[in-house]
Amino acid sequence: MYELILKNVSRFIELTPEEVRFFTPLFKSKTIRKKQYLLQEGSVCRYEYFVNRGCLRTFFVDNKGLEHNVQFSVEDWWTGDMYSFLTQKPGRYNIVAVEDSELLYIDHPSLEELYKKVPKFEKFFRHLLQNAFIALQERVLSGMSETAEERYINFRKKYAAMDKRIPQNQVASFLGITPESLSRVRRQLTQKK
Amino acid sequence: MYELILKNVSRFIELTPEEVRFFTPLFKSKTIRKKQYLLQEGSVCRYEYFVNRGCLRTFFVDNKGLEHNVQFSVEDWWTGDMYSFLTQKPGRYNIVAVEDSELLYIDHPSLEELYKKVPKFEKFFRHLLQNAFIALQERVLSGMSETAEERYINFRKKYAAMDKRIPQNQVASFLGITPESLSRVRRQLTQKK
DNA sequence: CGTCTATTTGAATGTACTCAAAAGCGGTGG
DNA sequence: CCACCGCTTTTGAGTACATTCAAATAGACG
Repeated sequence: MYELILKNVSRFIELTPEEVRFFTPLFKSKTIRKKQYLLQEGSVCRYEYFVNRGCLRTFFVDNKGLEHNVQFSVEDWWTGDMYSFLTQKPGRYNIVAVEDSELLYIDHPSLEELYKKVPKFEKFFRHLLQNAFIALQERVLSGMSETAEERYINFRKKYAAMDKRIPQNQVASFLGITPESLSRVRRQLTQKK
Repeated sequence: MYELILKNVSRFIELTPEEVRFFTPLFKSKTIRKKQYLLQEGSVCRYEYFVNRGCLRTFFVDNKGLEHNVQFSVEDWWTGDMYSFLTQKPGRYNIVAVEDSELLYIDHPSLEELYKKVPKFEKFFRHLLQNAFIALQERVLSGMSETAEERYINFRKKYAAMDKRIPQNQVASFLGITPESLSRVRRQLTQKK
């Protein structure tokens, strides 16, 4: 159950067997089924989640009632509402399972405890925050400087694994275009080759 | 010279006179003239900057060579390339003075020193990071769900002070539209009233 | 005053959107 | 196992919004 998360952590910090023994019990496990909510907008994100299996999407609802995906998370990714989790204030994001999924999660107080006992985890979670920050920056930049077609090509490069698992209309929402437009973009691309 | 920054800090954490005496000497002062660069893309952002006077813009250059503004910073704001500063790796942003400006700045080692002596500054700078994060989130959301006109109206609400100080073509670049489009949007708006 | 840059305006173009309808696909129950 | 239902994807036609290119006007600065 903890192999994947330990491998994930060990990419940035090294843990002694003793530290591992302290680390793992702080995480609980949870499975959720396709279409179930992990987080609802307006509620506080009490946990930071690690995806052990499955796939989820994070989205917000604009003032016209339309959903916009901001992230997909598959195995070996972390998810949650970073802002809401850090501040423990209500957030604007929803997280829903795209497939049946299995998660490990840790609450805020446990994470603080972890920092105290094994300070190098501060480095690790700061790293996660930085990654989230960079991902956001890249979204802003690509949204401002690329056409729908370019964004789709980059999406497939970067999230090749996900492209096949996620319904096209969800990918469209992530790219900031309508499902119809994505369908046309795809046709263009196959005709070009 | 330090009144403004101390007032800024005191909005989130309280400092004793002794802590103030430790804090202020860690910052150096610098003035730069309109159109001068504070930071160039590709270089490491070695400082976190506080704007004492003036106005600056942060932008990146896309692969077609076009500039896109991502932030304006006036008096009482912090600026810099958050990602590059935290990681001490080369960043993608440029920062240029829009007006003659006066800055206070602190380097990375000094900030670490500050954290050690006065740990509550960790809270303060985490707060800055969160603000930067939220600002980015809002940009993504507004870029995905609002028309150019809505974005401009929101810009004026939120940055009322800056609207008059910043050339229109720079505002257009911030909103993600061409200067011509912004000009037309403005005409629409005045005609409506 | 002249030069350089910013802003406005016009006309033509393009990209993505909306609305509507058909085709494809997957899951469920009879 | 197949027929049906619901949801996703595709396709078409018309539209809206913003862009490009070009030119005129207005402002700023030395």
